[in-house]
Amino acid sequence: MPELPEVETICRGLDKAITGLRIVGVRLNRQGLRKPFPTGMAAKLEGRKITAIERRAKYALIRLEGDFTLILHFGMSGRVHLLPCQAKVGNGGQKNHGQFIEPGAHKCPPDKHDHLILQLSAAQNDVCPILEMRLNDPRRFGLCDLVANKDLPKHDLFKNLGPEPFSESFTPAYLGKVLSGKNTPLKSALLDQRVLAGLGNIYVCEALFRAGLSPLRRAKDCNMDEVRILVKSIKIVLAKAIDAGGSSIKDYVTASGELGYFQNQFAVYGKEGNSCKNCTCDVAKTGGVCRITQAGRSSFYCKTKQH
DNA sequence: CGGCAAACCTGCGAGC
DNA sequence: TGCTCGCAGGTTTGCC
Repeated sequence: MPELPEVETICRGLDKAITGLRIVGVRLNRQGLRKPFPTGMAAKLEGRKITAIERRAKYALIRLEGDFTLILHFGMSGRVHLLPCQAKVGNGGQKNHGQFIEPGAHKCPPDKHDHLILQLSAAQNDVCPILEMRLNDPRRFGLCDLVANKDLPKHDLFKNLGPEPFSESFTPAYLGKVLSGKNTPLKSALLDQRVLAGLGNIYVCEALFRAGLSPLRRAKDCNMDEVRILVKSIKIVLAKAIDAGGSSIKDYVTASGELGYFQNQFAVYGKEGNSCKNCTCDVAKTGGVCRITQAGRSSFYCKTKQH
């Protein structure tokens, strides 16, 4: 589900809500997602304070004291839900370290796809959680790993990633050079996380529309003027999507997880047969936005505006 | 090596 | 109502 803007939205919200809190209860409801959870993950998480939240590509990085990072990836259907957690634990509210407060102690019982649940406390010495963070992922294409910070750069998930779209290294010169060596369609090239980190199917379609470039164009056939426009288009589309709170996830702080707003601003994505954004084409004549399949994924584009 | 299809899963909406 | 089919925003694998 989430591409870069959605993960950025999640991370910004998480940063406000859970940075500074301490993990006082962990539950793993299954062995793993796309990959098995690392051995002993629950015990390693227990007791650690969350020091920061960052994003790399489509990964959320939950920084923990002791120089560890909890890596979350949301695959196609992953979400985070935060719920208040009223500690009603018998014993006059006393709770031991590592004790997990059972479902029913608070209002909202876990969903069957809540695979990882962290209970978080506020104060330094308080073991009673105030907040519960649930990683929910029906399709289980997501991923969760816990690694020492020193091992992060050479981690399999990160070692081959291309530059961040908003970083200084993502320049027309860089993209032009990479594309010039690729015989693949532009659409496939931009989906390749080694070329550029964070774009997914939606935002590739949207960025190509903004740039006026067809998804079918051979990557190496783009001239530098087109590459410059493409770089700018990618940055603008992503920035606008982040401003809108993403396309699919706005507020996971409620249990429901409301939608972001950007899906209302799609220029071409999902609009097969309809007019594109600010359309001046005669839809009756052109058939409107065209949908094709490339590398097994849907591409949406306007034949009139994109070449 | 590069590029593509298939596989990994579940849920949802459309159509019968 | 209930079934089947096609489709879904990601990543990895294996094949040509």
